Amino acid sequence: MADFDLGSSFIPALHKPAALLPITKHHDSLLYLIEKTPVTIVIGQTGSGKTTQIPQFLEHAGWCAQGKLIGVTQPRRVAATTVAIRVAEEYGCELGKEVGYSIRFEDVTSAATRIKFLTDGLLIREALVDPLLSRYSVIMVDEAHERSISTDILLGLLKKIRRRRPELRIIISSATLQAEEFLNFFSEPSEDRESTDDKASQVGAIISLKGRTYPVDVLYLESSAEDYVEKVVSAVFEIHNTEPDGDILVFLTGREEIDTAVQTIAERSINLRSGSQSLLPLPLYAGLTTEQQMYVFDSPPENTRKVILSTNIAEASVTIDGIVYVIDSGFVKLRAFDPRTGIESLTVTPVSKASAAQRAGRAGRTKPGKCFRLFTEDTYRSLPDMNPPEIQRSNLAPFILQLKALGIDNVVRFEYLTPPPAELMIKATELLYSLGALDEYSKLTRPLGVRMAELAVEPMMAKTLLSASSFDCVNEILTIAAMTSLGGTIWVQQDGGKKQMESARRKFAAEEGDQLTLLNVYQAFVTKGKKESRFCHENYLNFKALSRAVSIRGQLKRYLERSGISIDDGLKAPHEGRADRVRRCLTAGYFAHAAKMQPDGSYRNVEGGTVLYAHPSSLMFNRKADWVIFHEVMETGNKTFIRDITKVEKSWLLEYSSGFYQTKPR
DNA sequence: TTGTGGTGT
Repeated sequence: MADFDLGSSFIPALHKPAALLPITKHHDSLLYLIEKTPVTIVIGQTGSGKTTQIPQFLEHAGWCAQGKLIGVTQPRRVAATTVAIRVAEEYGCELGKEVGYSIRFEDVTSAATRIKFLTDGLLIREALVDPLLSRYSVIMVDEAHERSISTDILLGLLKKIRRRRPELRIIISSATLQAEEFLNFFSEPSEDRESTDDKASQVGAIISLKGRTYPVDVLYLESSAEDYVEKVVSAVFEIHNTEPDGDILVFLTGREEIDTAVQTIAERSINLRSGSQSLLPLPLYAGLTTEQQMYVFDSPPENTRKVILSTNIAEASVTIDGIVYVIDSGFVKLRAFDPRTGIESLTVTPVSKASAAQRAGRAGRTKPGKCFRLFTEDTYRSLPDMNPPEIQRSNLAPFILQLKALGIDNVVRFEYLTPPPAELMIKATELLYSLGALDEYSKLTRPLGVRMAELAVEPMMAKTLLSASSFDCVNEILTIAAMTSLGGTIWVQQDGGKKQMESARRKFAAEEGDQLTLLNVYQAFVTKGKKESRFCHENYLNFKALSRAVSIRGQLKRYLERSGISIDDGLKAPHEGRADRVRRCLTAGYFAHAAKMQPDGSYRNVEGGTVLYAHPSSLMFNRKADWVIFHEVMETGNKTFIRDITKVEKSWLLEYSSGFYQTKPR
């Protein structure tokens, strides 16, 4: 051992020195490529250090001269914050100084910031104010291979911006499979570009960085399994009885499957030989509260093997250490959107090869691992390379509105990495037209369309909000908008207390429907509940979700005030007739989501072709109504459910839909 | 009789 001079001050290293990361030996070639070529595609495996090191390399190399920023986008908020924290530590600054992050509701940056981590959705928003993103000298789009809608839209914008700002440097982090596709996208000369002589080789380059992971053995079934949940359970016990120490991560498709599997494993593990290691099955899905999710990170009691049964959340969003075995059911639930009916669906689908590889990789993070695929090798070969990107299977109305607000009038000719099907574009445009956000030339209207684009809620809710002052219910609609935008996360079930949750929910019920019930919940939370978590616990409410509603409401309110809409704070508007005004106002935004109850208790949409059912989580489940409007429609299994339902009058539908219904052919 | 995962000046 070397003799250190203990007289000088040594600071213990908080992190593994960057010199040990595989990326260090690429330092020079990376900087050279980025200097020479406008677009660099980085294939960086897990543990390569690309996200933390590349921005620091660039900063040291002088890319932040003249106050310019290095922007690094992430598809998820947590990633933006956690990476920023790490890089600030490595850089040796306080978070928010030279290294910071910005996500909705949290801007931890300052005039000193040089490296900024942010969500890709937020960077698109920044383009509304600064269309050429001129504050940035470099933009790195991380996890681009995940192909979220925001990432895809951002890539299209960057291609456009690059034409006006040749000095801008773009770095795309990708998986191997898609690197060429990204490069080709940026290399193609744009149609309206005059010079055709720029060669692909000058536009971009691909560089591959080795990761630091361990090998994973992949094993297949000899013949296909009938019931993969049952097969999961038997595979867990097989591993437990025959394989050495190490935790197990299982991929299933949803809450119901996971709860069943957890219960079955718990029951059967009672029969394990006494004295042998025991099994601890733990669920993991987004519907759990944060506290419930934290159990998967705790180290198990002595002599216990953890089995984590998870949805896709563990594929990319949540990383758990100590996993040595992965069991892959081979399925995932995917969202799709039918442009003909406007109905979203959630369907169990075979995974792609890319997903299967990502899942397997979760076994090799700390030591060599094994991945058990519950399908045959032949089935594997028949899987698609990747699932269709989100932009091809989503309701595009919010994104078309955003593009229009960014000054992209011709959204059909916008350069998409993968163009969405024409029917999706038409459906979205029709909806925006019927809401008055677009005129007959498909131009954004002023001020309505412009204001709708700036509100961070879906178009139908944006229209409702902007109509609220004429119905004298801005306060109420602000709350309803914030609450519905949370999705179905408001209620939580504690320790099997399903009945108690139901009765807690009834306490807030409004007979007019779910939106007014949500209003009651929020008002109770901020007044009686004093915005405290105790109140939530007593009432089976999700504290995190309600706190978020408070933030969203505040943001929406600030926006309305900025655009000159007066908000009375509930003092001026009479309580009398309040529910009526709210229902009328909701009709003005949601007339396209109207349905009529049939004698058998199901609903039909206006055209009459689609059978809809009130979702069991709705107050209107098993209740009588005539006409209703709803926030959301989704098909799961073989039933189509509507959620967040409010009773309305037929005459209102005609009155507030500005011709939407009269002009429809009967 | 029930929601995969994300995101928004």
